[in-house]
Amino acid sequence: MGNRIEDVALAAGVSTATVSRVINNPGQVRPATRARVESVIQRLGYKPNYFAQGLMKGRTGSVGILTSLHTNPYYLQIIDPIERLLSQNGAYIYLCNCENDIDREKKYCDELLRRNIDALIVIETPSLNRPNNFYIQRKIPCPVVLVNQHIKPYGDNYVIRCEQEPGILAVFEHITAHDLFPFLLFITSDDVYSYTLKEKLFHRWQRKQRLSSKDAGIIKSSAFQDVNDEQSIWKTYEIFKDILSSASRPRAILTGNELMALGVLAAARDLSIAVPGELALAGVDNTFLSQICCPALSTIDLRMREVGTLAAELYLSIWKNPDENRSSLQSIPSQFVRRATMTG
Amino acid sequence: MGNRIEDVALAAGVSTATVSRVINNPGQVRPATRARVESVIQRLGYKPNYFAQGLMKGRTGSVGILTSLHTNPYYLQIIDPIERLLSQNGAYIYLCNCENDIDREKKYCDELLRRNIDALIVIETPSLNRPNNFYIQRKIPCPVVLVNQHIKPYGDNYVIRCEQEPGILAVFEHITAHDLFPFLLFITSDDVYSYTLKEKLFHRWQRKQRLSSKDAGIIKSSAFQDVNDEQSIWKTYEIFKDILSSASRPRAILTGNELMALGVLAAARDLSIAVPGELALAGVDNTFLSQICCPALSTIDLRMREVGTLAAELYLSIWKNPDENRSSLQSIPSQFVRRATMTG
DNA sequence: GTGAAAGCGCTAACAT
DNA sequence: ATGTTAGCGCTTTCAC
Repeated sequence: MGNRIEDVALAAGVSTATVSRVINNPGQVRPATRARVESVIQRLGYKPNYFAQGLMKGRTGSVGILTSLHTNPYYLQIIDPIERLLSQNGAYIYLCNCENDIDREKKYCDELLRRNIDALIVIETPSLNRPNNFYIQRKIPCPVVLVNQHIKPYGDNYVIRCEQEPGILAVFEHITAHDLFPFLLFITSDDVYSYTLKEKLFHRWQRKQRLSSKDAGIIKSSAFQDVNDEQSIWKTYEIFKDILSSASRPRAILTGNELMALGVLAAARDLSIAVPGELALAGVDNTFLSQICCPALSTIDLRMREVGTLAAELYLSIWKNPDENRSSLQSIPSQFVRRATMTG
Repeated sequence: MGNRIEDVALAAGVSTATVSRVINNPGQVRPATRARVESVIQRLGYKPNYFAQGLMKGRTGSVGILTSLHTNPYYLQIIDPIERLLSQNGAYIYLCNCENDIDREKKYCDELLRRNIDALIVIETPSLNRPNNFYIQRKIPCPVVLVNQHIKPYGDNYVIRCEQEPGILAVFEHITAHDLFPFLLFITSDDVYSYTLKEKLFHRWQRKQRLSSKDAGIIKSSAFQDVNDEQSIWKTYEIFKDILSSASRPRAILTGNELMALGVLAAARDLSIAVPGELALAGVDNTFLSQICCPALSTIDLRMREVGTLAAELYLSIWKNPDENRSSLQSIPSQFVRRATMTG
C-alpha cells in the first residue's frame, strides 16, 4: 500500500531499475541483490502500481469475457473453468453480459480494449455467428477466442467450438428409428445460429426421410425476448399448454435449449401427458438441470466445461509461448445423451 | 485507437488541459470551445488511455465482486442485476470466485485493490461471517458492500442482507402446525453462517416445543467440499438414499440450500417415497430450480435479485452523492414460499 | 476560460 | 550487473 518502487529501491540500497528488473525479468540481477530486494518487497508489502505498470507494459493480467448469462446455468459451465484456470495464473476476468444486444456487445468490447485486456473471450454473443461480425472485420489488438463461432472465416482469431451436428443428427436418427412421429422442433424465430442450424438439419432430414409436414414440423416462436432468461421456461410452458392440448399433438419434441425443454416438461405434466410414454422429449445443453427434472431429460451435451478449459489453456499457451504455432480452430463433437424422456 | 489527448488538442486548436477539462469537468469550458473539442473527439474516436487516467484520477469505473459461483444459480440471481445496473452506468465488473478458500479470497481482494476498484462487493465469501474478518479489520480504501454479513460489527462498511430468521421460523412453525414429525435439518458441518444459524434456531425451537431428539434432529454432513457445486446434489442424494431407507426416516426435512433439497427429492423419488404425502421437504434460496423440480419445492426466498439491486444502487448513490448520509445497514426479511413439497 | 508545465509510478533504453 | 534518465498519456496546479 502506498509504497512506491523508489521506497523499495531506497530501502534495498539499489536503483529503481534494479527493483523493476527483480519484479519483471528472470535473471538479469545478481542472486544476492535479488534476494535483498525481494525481502524488502516482502517486508514493505510492496505491489507495483497497476496503472503505472499498464502504461509501460503490454500485459495487464486482465481477460474480458463477453457473453450472456442471466439465470442460464449453461454459461456457468464454461465461465467456471475459465475463471479457475486464469485466476491460478494471475489473470483476472471482466465479466460482461451482452444479452441480446449487439450495441451493448460493441460498447463492452470497446471498453475492454481500452483496458488493454490480454485476451478477449467471446462466448455465443449476439453478433458472433453473423457474417462479417466485427471480430472478423476489425483488427483487435489482442488474441481473440471465439467460442462457438461456426461461420467462416474466423480471420486472425482463434475459434473453439462444439459442433452441433453430431448431437442433433443423433436425435433425428433416434426419432426415425423409434418411429416417434409426429415430431416437432421448437426454436425461436430469432437469428440464433444454433437454432438456424437445427432448422437446416431438420429440413435435410425431412427431405431424406420423405417426411410430410404432418409428420415433422417446426415452430419458431417470437415470444422470447431472451432465451437465456428463466422466463423462457414459463413462456414455453404457456405455448405448449396449447400445443399439447390439440388433437394432433406431437409424439416427440426437440427444443432449442434446456430451459425450453423444462417448459415443455412442465406443460406435459400439468396436462397429464406421460413422458416418455405419450411424448418423447429432448433438449440441448446438458446442464445439471436435465438431471434434476423428472423424468430426467434427454439432451445434447455441448461439452461446455471442456470448451471453457480449452479456451483458458489457449490463453495460457499464447502468453507462455508466444511464438508457438497454434491451430486457429479447435473443435469437439456434441453428443446425444439419452435419458428417461426418450425410450431407447 | 492510438489517439492521444495531444492529437485532439492539436486538431481542435486548444491545449491538452482544455481537452481534459472537456472530458472530466462539467462547466469550466466555454460552450463553443467545448463543442469544438467534442466534435474532434467524436471524429477521431478518441478514448482516454485507461492507465494514464488511472494514474491521476481516483475513479476507475471498475467494481470487484467477490463471491462463489460454480453451477449454483443462486449467485446469478444477485450478480445479474448488479452487472446490469453497473454497466449501464459505465462501471465494469471483475468477477472473482473465492470458492471455499479464504486465502484465495484475500489474494483476490488484494489484487482488486491494486487495480483501484471503485467499490468492492462481497457476497457470502468464506471469511464473511467470521468474527474479525479482514473487511472489518483492514482499512480498505474504497466503499465495501458486504452482502449477507450477519455478524456485527460491520465497521465502516455497508451491509446489505436478507434476514434468514423469518423464513426459517416460518418453516419450523409450519412443521409444528401440521405435526410433520420426525423432522430433520440437513446442513454441513462447515462453519457457514447460514447453516449455523439454522442450527441455532432449530435448537431454540426444539426447546420451546419440547421436542425430543427423536422428533427433531440435525444431520451435519462433512461430505461436501463445496455446497455450491452441482455435485452437492448427488452427494446429498447418496446420503439420503440411506437415511430415507431406514425405518425411522423423517416425515419432514429442511436442507441448507436448494441443491441439497434437490438431492433429497431425487432420493425420495428413487425410493418411491411420496412427496409431500410421506415426506415434506423445504429448501432455501428460491431460485428457479425450486419450480422446475417435481413436485415443486417449498423454499425460503432469500430475495437475492432485490439484494443485488440494492447493492448496485448503493454503489451508484455513493458515487453520485458522495456526501449524502447513508445507513450502513439495509435489511430485508426472507420469506417462506410454500409449494407442492409441503401440504398446507 | 485557457495554456504551460509538473508530476502520477513505472519500464526500458542507454550508459557505465 | 547495476544506475541514470527519458518518457508512457493523462490530470491538475498555477499562471495568465
